[in-house]
Amino acid sequence: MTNELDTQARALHDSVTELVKRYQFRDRQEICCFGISVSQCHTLSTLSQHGAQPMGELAEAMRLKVSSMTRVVDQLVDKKLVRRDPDPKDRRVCTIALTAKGKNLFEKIEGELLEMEKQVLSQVAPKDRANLIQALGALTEAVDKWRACHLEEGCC
Amino acid sequence: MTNELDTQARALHDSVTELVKRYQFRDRQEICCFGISVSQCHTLSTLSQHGAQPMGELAEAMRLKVSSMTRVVDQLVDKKLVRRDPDPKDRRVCTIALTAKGKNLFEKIEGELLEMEKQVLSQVAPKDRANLIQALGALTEAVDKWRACHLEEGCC
DNA sequence: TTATAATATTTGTATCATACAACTATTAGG
DNA sequence: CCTAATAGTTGTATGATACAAATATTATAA
Repeated sequence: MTNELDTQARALHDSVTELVKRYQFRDRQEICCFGISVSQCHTLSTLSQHGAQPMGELAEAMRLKVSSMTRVVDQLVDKKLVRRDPDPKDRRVCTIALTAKGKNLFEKIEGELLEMEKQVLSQVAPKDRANLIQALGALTEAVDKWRACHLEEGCC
Repeated sequence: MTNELDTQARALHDSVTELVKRYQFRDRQEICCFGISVSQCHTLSTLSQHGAQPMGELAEAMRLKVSSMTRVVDQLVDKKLVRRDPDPKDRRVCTIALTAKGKNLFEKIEGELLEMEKQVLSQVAPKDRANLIQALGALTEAVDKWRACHLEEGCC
């Protein structure tokens, strides 16, 4: 016997899976046109939102291991889109900051992505739009709450 | 002057970005516990949903190039989770099908993921759940409609 | 105060993800 | 029958991500 929660969980699972697949695909296709990779672009985005940050915090915001984060930052430094600023208080730390070039590029890409979101949103009935956005926020929040409950568990 | 659509597009962009990040992270963490990769698992999922398919169709459903799809199928064949069946009508074609082992494993993983979705959904107020699921479906549909309009354009 | 533990980051190494271009095998069309 | 189209695989390259080990620095404690 499957109850309503089971049915809804299945529907949620299917919907999210399809949605994630589409957005990953879009990002691969569109972001690459600007000469950087998806992960590189997400990093620029995180820095743009949260400001300059030490490696560890940046990794956490990106949900990556620090070692993985280092590699992405290396690529961005090569392209002069971010820089490592030494921390005068603690010489182990390096603060990662957007360069002007990085800021510019990111704004251009984000403009493009926002334009697409506008077009996607145009495909939704106007009366449903606010509701849609609200729902996405609620789901993200729910995921975070769930994660908080399961922090120390791990499945492996 | 930013109008309402601009504002909503921005909100949508931010919400989806965060949501996708969380689900990608979850998949990396959880699916790997079963000894297969995310892409491998998505392939099992697609085969489970749509049944056995030739390489080309499978690639399309997965939104991958055929060459990439071949690689993933190779990995799954090595693990005896899928098999390549020759097509008697056209010897160029190979139909990709789940093995019993693949079906079993996928059901186990899916059960685990569904359990998580249940727990996530429990974090949402019951009255909002149906609405949430409906909204996700609408967004996916909107993305598909948008993609259909832009098929031949390309940005590169 | 100095030996030890903790912290922040980088590097070595490995696997997976994905794509493009070139290639093989087979079928279809003129 | 020869040429063109199609389905799939392989060679090669780049990117994404992780774990474990190494490095450099700071904090702690006997």
